[in-house]
Formats: sequence, C-alpha cells, structure tokens
Amino acid sequence: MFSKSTEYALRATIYIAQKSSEQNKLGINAIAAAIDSPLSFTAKIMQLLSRGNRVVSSVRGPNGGFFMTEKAMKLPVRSVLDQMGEDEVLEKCILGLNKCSESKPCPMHAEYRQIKLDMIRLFETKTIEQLAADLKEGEVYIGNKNK
Amino acid sequence: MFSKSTEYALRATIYIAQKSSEQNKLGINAIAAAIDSPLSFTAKIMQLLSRGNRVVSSVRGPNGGFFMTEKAMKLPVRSVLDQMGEDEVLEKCILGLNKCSESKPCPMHAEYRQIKLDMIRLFETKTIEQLAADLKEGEVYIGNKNK
DNA sequence: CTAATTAAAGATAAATTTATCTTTAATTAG
DNA sequence: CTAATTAAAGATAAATTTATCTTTAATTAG
Ligand code: FES
Ligand code: FES
Repeated sequence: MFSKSTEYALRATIYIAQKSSEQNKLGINAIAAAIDSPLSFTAKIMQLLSRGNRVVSSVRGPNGGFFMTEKAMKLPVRSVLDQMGEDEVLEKCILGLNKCSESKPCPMHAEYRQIKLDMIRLFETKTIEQLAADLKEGEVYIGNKNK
Repeated sequence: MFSKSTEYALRATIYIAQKSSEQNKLGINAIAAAIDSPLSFTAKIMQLLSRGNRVVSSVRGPNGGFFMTEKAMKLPVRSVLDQMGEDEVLEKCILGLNKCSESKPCPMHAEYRQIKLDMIRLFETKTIEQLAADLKEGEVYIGNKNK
C-alpha cells in the first residue's frame, strides 16, 4: 500500500503524538528505537515530516528534538500522507491506469470504488490524536519488538 | 497498492481472458499495446504469469501466443496475485509492522480491519471471467489510450 | 564566548524494481 | 528438413527506493 518511508512516517508521527509535548521532545534515537526503524533513514524521513512544522515540529540543539503541538495532533492522519508527498496514493487506480475515474473506469473500479472511499474516509476522519490515544492505552503496538 | 509488475499482470490477464481462446492466441505485441505497458517488461511479466500454465497459458512458435482456458477464466482474481508471488500483499499491516494480527495490532488495525477484509473478499470472489465480461461490454477500459 | 548537543543538509551507497536487449528453444508451415 | 515465428531464458541497464555516513547549522548550558 504505502512506501516504507510513508509507513515509518505514520508510525513516527503516532509515537511522537503520544509521547512528546513542547516541553518533552523526542530525539531521533528514541523514535527509531520505538517504531523499530533504521536510524539514519528515519532521520531523513523526519526531515520531510517536520519540514514547515506543519505536522511534526522540530528544534535543534540541546533539549531539542521532535514534538507535536496540540493543534497538529488534531489533524487527520491524511496530513501525514500529504506532508510526505504521498497525497495521491489513496486516489490511484488499483490496476494502475493513469487516472481512476467514473467516466473511464478500469474493470475493477465498480467493485473497488467503495473500498477506496472507505479508505479515504478513514484517513480523513481519523485524527493523529485518536490513534495516539489507543497507543497510550497499551492495547496497540507501533514497533515489532513489543517491549 | 500493487507493484507495476502486478498491475500489468492483472491488466494483461483480464485482456487475455476477454480476447483470447485456445484457437485464438494473443502475441506479446498485441497484449502490451492493448494494456498500454512497456513491451519487453510485459514479456518478462508474461513469463511469470504463464509459468506452469495455471492462470495464463502459452505456446511457442507460429500461431503461438498467450491464451486462457475456460477453467482458468473461472479463477478468482486473487490467483493472479498468487501466480506473481504477491499473495501476501493483501494481508500486510497498513503501517508496515512485520505482521498484521488481532493480538498485536497497530494503531490503525481496528479501523482498517474491515477495509482489508473487503479487499480480500473482492479478490477472492470476483473471477477473471467476470471482469473480462465487463470489458467486453465496452463500459470499462484496460489501457490509458482508450482507443 | 565555548563546548556540547541536536536536527538539517548533502553526498553516497546498497538494494530493489522497472525496463531493455540478445540469444535460445519450441513449434509450425511449407 | 528448412525457414519463419513466437515465447523463454538470460544478461544487463536504468530508475527508484531504501539506507548510511559525514559535515553543517542552530541552540542551549555553563
Ligand atoms: S479506474 Fe481503476 S480503480 Fe478506478
Ligand atoms: S496490524 Fe496494522 S493493519 Fe493489522
């Protein structure tokens, strides 16, 4: 479905939303360890994810790190896709035609249509904050280690 | 969602199902032109797709080419994924955890669960033949050119 | 101001996917 | 049997994605 970059970005965002605040920032080491992702690659992804401080915010220097504002946590999960430049990914034709449309549909379009709409609705209505809350409950996992 | 290889494989299969028969085989040129895919790459994909003659069948030499048996056309679309070695793709965790499961779910699992089941059901119940029938009606497109 | 700390930026590298091209094998028509 | 035709197999190459490493810039504590 998503690229590794986007997967890590989603996991990192949810983790930061749950663990950090402007007073308590998270370093890249803590993030990569928690979401079980390659350190340097995750650092690269965090650059994209925090660019413009729209979704995740970052500060350099001692006591610096990554965090999210209360406002950013209320954004839909889709914002992470947008920030990563993957905003088209949910709209694509499942058979790879250049464009998914009602007027020139592929053979799977009619059946796939509702699934696609459900997917878009999920990403547009669910907020980062809501996912972070589930993580806080401890009933859900963000890495493979399940420490 | 799928790799380019799998997208071309799905499109090629549906096209072959609609246009070919054991008496009327399709050459690789005709297939690539119809589904609007790169010729040589498609040839490679057709090798995988026809290996074992499970989904698509192939015959070499004059009047050779690709075709599908009546029986193969009744297979679920999922068989194409299996044949391409992409049989795990529908089962994956949307956040990229090693394993999607009820016992160690990711933060999106609960909401994604139904979408995933819908997707699996679509690929397991819809047959290649059914998709080909829609294509025959001309209400549906398998390439970008829409000739 | 200086040293320490942290992310940003940039340069590469490794791995994978996508794509192309050439040679071989099978099959058929004549 | 021979020539023609077609896919299979194999060797590369190009492009993209994933990953790593080094240098730079920002920021803070002292
Ligand atoms: S056109 Fe293929 S999914 Fe909509
Ligand atoms: S565990 Fe992530 S989708 Fe099931």
